[in-house]
Amino acid sequence: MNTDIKYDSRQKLLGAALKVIREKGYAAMRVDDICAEAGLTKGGFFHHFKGKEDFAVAAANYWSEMTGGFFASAPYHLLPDPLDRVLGYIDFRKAILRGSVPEFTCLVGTMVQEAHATNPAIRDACDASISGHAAEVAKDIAEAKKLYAPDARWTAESLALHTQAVIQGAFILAKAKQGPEIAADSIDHLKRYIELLFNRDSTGRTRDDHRNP
Amino acid sequence: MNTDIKYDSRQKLLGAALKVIREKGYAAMRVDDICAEAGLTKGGFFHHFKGKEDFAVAAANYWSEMTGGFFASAPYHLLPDPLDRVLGYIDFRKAILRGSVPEFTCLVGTMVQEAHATNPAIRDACDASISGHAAEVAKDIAEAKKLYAPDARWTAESLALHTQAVIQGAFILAKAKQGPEIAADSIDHLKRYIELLFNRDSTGRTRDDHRNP
DNA sequence: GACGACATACCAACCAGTCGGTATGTCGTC
DNA sequence: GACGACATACCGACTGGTTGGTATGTCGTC
Repeated sequence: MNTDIKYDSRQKLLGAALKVIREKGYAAMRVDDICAEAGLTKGGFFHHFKGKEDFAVAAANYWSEMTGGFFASAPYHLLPDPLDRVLGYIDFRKAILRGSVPEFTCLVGTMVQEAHATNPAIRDACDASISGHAAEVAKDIAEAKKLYAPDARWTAESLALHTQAVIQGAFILAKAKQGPEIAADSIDHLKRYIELLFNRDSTGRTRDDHRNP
Repeated sequence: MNTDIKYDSRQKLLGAALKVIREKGYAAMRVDDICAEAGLTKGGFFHHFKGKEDFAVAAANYWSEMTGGFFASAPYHLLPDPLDRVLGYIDFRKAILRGSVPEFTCLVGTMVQEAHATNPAIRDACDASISGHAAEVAKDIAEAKKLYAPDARWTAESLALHTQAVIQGAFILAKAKQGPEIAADSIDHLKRYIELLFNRDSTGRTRDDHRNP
């Protein structure tokens, strides 16, 4: 694999996207902003990308790769019990609510809000990113469901997507209120929900009381 | 009170905002789009609003008024039990997921995503709208909490804001997937969470099993 | 020279906002 | 009621700065 990159301009441009799009969204993002952030000029930008939209699609894919790697190396994966892994994922989500609001919020969740009706390529790239991540979370949920709530009426996929809805919504509230506290509260509610769903109390013990949420 | 409006241009412009902003967001919304939708020209627009930003702030306030009235007249308010009213609100939320995606999603949730870092006036207007609505929901939650979960560790305000996070996040997923089904699923999860929180099973009976989620 | 990776200069379309103008409404005076 | 002065509502042409994109130039490598 050719990873010996002599020129890293493309990476710089995509890295710039992570910052600029989360600050301003897609429409307000200017190619000049990206170039300034990357320390390049438009010539370099248009050498690598056909246009602004093409760049945004590539940025969504880049975001997906970066965050995919980040989550794949998170320590909760080492837990043997699948439910512990799910709850570990939620705790991890809460733990990474750090820095300024643009730093902890989601590039694809931001972009899909504005581009959903007017730019199908961007929307689809964002959907792929969100759905791909949810599918990863769904794996542990499915295992936990099999062990602890085999007869529950909800599906692992549905719950996984719900976690993403909560997290994306929490980011909106964090943006409105300019800080992570409100988002952390919502993630606490999500964790409590999952504990209740699996009949696990705060001591970590999973109780059996015959309820089927 | 002088409600005999001879000219309704301002209303038309604000009504146009409800459509255009939900389709394209703030930055991509052009003054010309609004004028076209309202059947007026820029002269008329700039007569009523100082500029694009001023208009967006007014649109957020208008959205807040309109939806405030809409929710105030919803039938779940007639239920005597506060917990029934909370669950009725959730059911109502699910029931109004109709029409095209821009038609059932939120103007202020959309706008705050892009404007949060770059436009404080718009952000604050959006925050006021979201928070004001959550405060209305929190009233019934507080009553229900007092009756059914007085010792719970979460606050009514926190749960109310969580409902908004879920709903906003559900809209993001609906935009990504271009339909209401995914949002309805997430709202089902929210309802289940609230039922679990208040120890209410699906038959409508609130059980007492000494748990304090 | 060919090519890739950029930089710089330039372009044309775009778009928020301006401004002179017309149309309509209001009010006081006769 | 007629009239003039003034205010309000709106129109449409226009402006000028901006922005995505194109054309051309430069440089290093082979």
